[in-house]
Amino acid sequence: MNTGKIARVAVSVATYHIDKPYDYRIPLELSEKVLPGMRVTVPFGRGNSKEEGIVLSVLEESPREELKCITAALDSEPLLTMEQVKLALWMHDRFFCTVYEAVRAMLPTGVWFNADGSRKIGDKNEFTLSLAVSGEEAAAFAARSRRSAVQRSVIGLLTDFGTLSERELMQMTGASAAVMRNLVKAGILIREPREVFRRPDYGYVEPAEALELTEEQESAFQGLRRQLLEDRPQAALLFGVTGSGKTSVYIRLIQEAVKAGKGSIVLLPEISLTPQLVRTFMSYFGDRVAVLHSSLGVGERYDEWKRIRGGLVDVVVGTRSAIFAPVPDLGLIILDEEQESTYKSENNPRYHARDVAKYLCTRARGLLLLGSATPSIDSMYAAKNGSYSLYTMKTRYNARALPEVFIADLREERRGGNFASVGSFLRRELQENIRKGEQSILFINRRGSQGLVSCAGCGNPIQCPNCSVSLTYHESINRLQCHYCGYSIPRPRSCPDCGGELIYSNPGTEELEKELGELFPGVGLIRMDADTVGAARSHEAILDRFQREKIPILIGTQMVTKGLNFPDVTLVGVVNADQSLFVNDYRAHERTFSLITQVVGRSGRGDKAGRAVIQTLSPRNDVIRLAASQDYERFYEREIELRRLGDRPPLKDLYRFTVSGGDETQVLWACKRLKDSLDSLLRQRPDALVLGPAPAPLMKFMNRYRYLVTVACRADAEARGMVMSLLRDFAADKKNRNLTAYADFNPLD
DNA sequence: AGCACGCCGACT
DNA sequence: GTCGGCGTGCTC
Repeated sequence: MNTGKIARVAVSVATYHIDKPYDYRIPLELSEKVLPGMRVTVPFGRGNSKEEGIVLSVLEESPREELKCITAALDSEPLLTMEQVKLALWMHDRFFCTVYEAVRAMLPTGVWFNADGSRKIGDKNEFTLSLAVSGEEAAAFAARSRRSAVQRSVIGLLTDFGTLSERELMQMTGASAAVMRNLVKAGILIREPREVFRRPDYGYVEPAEALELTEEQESAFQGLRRQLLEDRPQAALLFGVTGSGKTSVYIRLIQEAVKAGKGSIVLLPEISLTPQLVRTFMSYFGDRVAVLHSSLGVGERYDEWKRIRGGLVDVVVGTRSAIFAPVPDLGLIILDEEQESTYKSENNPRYHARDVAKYLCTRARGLLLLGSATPSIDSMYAAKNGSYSLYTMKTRYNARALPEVFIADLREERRGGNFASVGSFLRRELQENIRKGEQSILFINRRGSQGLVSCAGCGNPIQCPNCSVSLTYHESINRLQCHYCGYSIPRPRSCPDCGGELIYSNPGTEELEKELGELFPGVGLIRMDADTVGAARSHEAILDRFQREKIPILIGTQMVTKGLNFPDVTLVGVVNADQSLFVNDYRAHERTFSLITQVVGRSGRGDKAGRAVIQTLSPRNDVIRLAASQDYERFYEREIELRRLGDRPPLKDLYRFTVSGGDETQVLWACKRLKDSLDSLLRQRPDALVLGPAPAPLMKFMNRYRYLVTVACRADAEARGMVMSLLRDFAADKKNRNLTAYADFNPLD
């Protein structure tokens, strides 16, 4: 037998169906240096191309005779602990991703940079472009004769957006890499690896006084504290209405974890929207807080990661991927607003942070706490059947009453030919607030087809040539843009097909702003959406202005629903409550209920009583009515019954296959074969139900057709094994050439 | 997915 | 004879 140790390696280039541990011999000179959790380079495939991999374990011998040798160790010490390696393997089983995809999600991108922070080893192609000169100079350059149209549109877009990734820019303008190269050479553009963000500066934060809890908070805290100190705590759900002070309970609990020598992770749905919340944590834990989110620079992220690993922090506050923070002695994980869909990743690995948190807490014997004002149906179900413990807080802070909610029926006005976004009821209420000098917030639901441009002649909406969606009109850049692939065209004067007149329906925030400007001339308006908060932290500047200058009306999308706390806001309007209700998706009701509850909760947070107006075309709809009366219990009872009837989570779990390819009939045939295999494999399982093929929510995307086949059944090892082997078979089947398939566990849409 | 190996058609 | 077409199968 050969001497020398063997490393079991997960290779980065292995695609899902060939992803398995590969054994390599550790050469003598590396024998001390190669340890589990380290990245190495190995020869792979016929061509022995040098590829990156991660060492899963080190063995004395391998069942295989002929082994290749590890070429180099990329790290001087392991990047992943044994626990994290186990987690990566678990994710491979659970979420149908490759082991290396899981590893990539767990490590900060900084580990793929050299010490000077410049050159990347791993991924390619992430470059950003921005203007190297002022907007005027760039415009002057573009205006010079003999400048091509693509160059002009590249410069125009960068003037509007500041910074864009090269890939995006090429898609939007059709410019080639050569065009970019020339502009960089001419000194007009700067091309940089990855995106550069300024370090988020939370400023000096005053240390906070000791917390005083209300009676209700105290009783929830005491119960949770008891659980925290148990050996194997059950997960807990904290159901607290908006304004009941869940954060105070979190902070007391983290303090208890610190006392017990344990670290904590707090996940928030969208950290850049809640800097106040981050500051609150800092005021209690000072520099023992680490913050992890997407707008952190690579270097900062890496530094925070190292601080966490080194045991220099007690609590990590972050978004979804912060669940992978390498906290040494984990005792507590909190998911705030646990119903939010941002906790589910839409790319590989398609994990839900809640599932990962549950796994981690079970392994580390820590406490998992889910907090929400409108718990997901899944979590409330678990609480009701006893798998989670439940704590309820019903009183708003300072015992403020919930705002009075009115449902405004828009049907009459629509029948009368009035298509204004703001109906007469809401208009009167706004008028009233302006008169009294109080502030109002208008929420516009973006889900659905806002900004739709269609032709009055042929009646067709203008569509993206690559995706099955209509283009949306963006006034600020005067272009029609595809919401999905970024394709855009200058605003056409008339219908490209028949030359007919174009009509702009389903207004977005821009149109609403215009309408209000005409309705209330001279009244201050401020708009907050993805377009106006482009730069990091500018949303904070907008909200600051709203409060300081007491601007009468704030118009916004989803962003205005999160955690805002303005005492002078006494009116909230939901402009189009129905928009998200009729999306064909079993979670649409849940999302709409949660959204309306959150928006309504923004009103009347000061001394003055608040009110809310929900505009709808379906005033008798249960979801709208229950949301208006803020009756979560009845909403839950109604919804769980629907889930039961429809075989949906939480009563059944879903495994969903997405098959995509350029040839629609080929995709459909592949789905048919997949469905047939599932049917025959599942004959022995009465709990299973195979659905589809159905078009994906976005049926055509980047010229690829996408169809879904879904299995509803109980989640168990047998079901997972079946999904895994079907994915392997799919990739191996020659009939599926040019097609791809992946599986998603409990998708949210 | 990527890459080498192999077994047929047009070519110097 | 052989250069290269892509169809086929493997990756420690």
